[in-house]
Amino acid sequence: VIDSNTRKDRQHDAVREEIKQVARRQMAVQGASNLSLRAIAREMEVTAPALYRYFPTRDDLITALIVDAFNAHAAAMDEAQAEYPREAYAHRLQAAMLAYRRWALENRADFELIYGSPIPGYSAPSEITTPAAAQAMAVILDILTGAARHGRLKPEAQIPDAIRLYWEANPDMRMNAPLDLFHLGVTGWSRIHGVLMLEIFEHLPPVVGDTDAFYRQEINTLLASGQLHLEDDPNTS
Amino acid sequence: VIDSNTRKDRQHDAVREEIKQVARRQMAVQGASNLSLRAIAREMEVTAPALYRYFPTRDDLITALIVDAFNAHAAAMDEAQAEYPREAYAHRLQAAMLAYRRWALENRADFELIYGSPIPGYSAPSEITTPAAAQAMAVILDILTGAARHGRLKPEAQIPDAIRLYWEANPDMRMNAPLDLFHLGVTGWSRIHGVLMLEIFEHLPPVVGDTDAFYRQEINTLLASGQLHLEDDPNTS
DNA sequence: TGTACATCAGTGAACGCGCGTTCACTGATGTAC
DNA sequence: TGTACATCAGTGAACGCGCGTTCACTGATGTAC
Repeated sequence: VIDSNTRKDRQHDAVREEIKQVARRQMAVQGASNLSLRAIAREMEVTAPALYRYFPTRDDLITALIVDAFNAHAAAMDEAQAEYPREAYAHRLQAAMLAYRRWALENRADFELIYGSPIPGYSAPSEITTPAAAQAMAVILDILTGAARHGRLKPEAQIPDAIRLYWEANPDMRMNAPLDLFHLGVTGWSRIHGVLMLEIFEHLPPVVGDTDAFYRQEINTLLASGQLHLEDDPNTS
Repeated sequence: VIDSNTRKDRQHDAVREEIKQVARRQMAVQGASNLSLRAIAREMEVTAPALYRYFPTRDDLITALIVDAFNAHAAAMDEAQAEYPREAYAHRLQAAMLAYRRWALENRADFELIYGSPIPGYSAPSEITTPAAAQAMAVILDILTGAARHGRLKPEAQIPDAIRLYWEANPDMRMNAPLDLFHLGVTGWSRIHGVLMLEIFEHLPPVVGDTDAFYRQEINTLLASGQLHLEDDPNTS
């Protein structure tokens, strides 16, 4: 009884995954906002109503894709970071930030889905979407707090009062990081994000040519602004 | 003869403007990627084919909207900057960058049109679009070069070789600015752009609360990184 | 001042295509006795 | 081992809607003589 139930369930889940996979491939071609159930069904050689066995609505499929994308993005950052020893804070931070971009370039459609223009007519259920989105920042903040605890990090930015007040009032948003690290983390995030967005939508490449070099330089500046230097890391060989 | 010709032309141009105006209003409601000729015609109480007297194709309308948006964005920056005396370089730079965001927030649809996800199925003719896009950077670079000429600016960033090489090889891209100023300008652009993109697509507000304060702080940091201080400006009262 | 003519904005019907979702249904699979 | 039954993936037709673009046309305006 149990066996066949789980067998059926596994089959069901596998088709769900296949649908998402096809959807991702199609988004890559036609853009995220053109995601179409009928087109997915066509590619799977199945009629459109069949998909309703797996997703009650187009919006539910989109939500699933968004959550997957946030998870995969954060996972890519975490894995890249984990390749260095725990004490190599500068390298870990650099690796996480490089992975932020690498994943985006390798999964453009998914990245646009979560960080580009919202899909018209779709509105994400924020109670599902917000926690998924928070993971990337969590990876960064984890490294920053570790570095600070070991005296490796000296952030020196001024922090506006309004930011401080919001931080004090929203304990769930700060992810156990003290204000200065939190602010440094968000600053870093917005900076690499800016470069990446300009790159992905083709505004930056004609201006600087080598966007990879530009991105890496921005990471270096960021590390330096926290007095966190790659050379200070323990031997990473 | 001439009189009536120009009268007709003026009428024609006025309708063209009205079409674009309605298009902008609709983009604001439904998102830029849902721009529809039929919907515009409906709102203008006219049949859809009538619009073909004014734009040969939907894509031409989009291109016109994009060019208008780039022009208006740069104009907003330029006007804001022009409210300060020529020697108040720090204030001028700050004003231009604040206008970058203000215009975006006040004209979200237009901003998304030029800096958000591309409209599926549409591809911009870059020979028209690129010069229009370059104006914003030109405003920034003009202020930077003025400040540098008066010894007010000391950029100290390291510049990757790849960026230098591209700059040397593409004189049309650098807009008469020396490499260090050019690099500083692009860096500033990408930073404020990052904050703005995260804000506009609702990723930043839940994290920092007051995005305006965050944005201003990032501008301050930027000015400081060029040793350009508001207090050094001549009396601006 | 009055008539013939050109211009061109706008119409209405049509083409051929897309979409999400519903509904009653078939037919295979696997379960329970 | 064999039969009755439940489950549920997938079908096919339909609903009601959207879209960009074309085409032959009407009808008003203003020009030229």
